[in-house]
Amino acid sequence: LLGCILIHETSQGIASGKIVETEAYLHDDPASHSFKGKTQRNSVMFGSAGHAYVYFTYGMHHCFNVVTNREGIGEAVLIRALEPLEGIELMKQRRGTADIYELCNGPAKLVEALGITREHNGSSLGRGPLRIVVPKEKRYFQIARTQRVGISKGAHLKLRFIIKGNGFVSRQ
DNA sequence: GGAACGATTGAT
DNA sequence: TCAATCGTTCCT
Repeated sequence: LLGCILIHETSQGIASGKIVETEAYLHDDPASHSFKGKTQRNSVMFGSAGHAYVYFTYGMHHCFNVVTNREGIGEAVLIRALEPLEGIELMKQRRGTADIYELCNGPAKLVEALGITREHNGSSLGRGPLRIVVPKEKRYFQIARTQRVGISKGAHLKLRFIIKGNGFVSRQ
């Protein structure tokens, strides 16, 4: 997913960005919402790959994931940061800041910047207003791997991936 | 039915 | 370092 473009088209306009930071949540991973089995909240994680898993957290934020394994296996990748491309002004408006580095440098921030809501939970990302485009050009960037952010269980696993040297990641 | 917690953010 | 804020999960 790193280097792919996440796009959301609404009546307000188009907003998009390049994915520069991700975290993997595996089926046998104690930090994953799917670890203890299927529930109403995480059911989308157990669906087929290429769909959006959007969840509400901390009483005020939403996070966006891409379901990544086949039906029946609950796995997803959390999108943690984007490098803003189209719709910068719209994103500034939605985020309430003029600092482009503060638009999409965090999982709940990019959700707000792109106008993603819980209504998108379960929607397909191949086509439609919310979609991911895979660039055809060769990828030249290097990928760095670190521990994940903000978790206690499974904290030692290095399942956070960032585009090396990119200035739009959520933290150094 | 009730309590504790959380894949965060922004202010102090 | 800490408050905001509420749905989900887990316990009784």
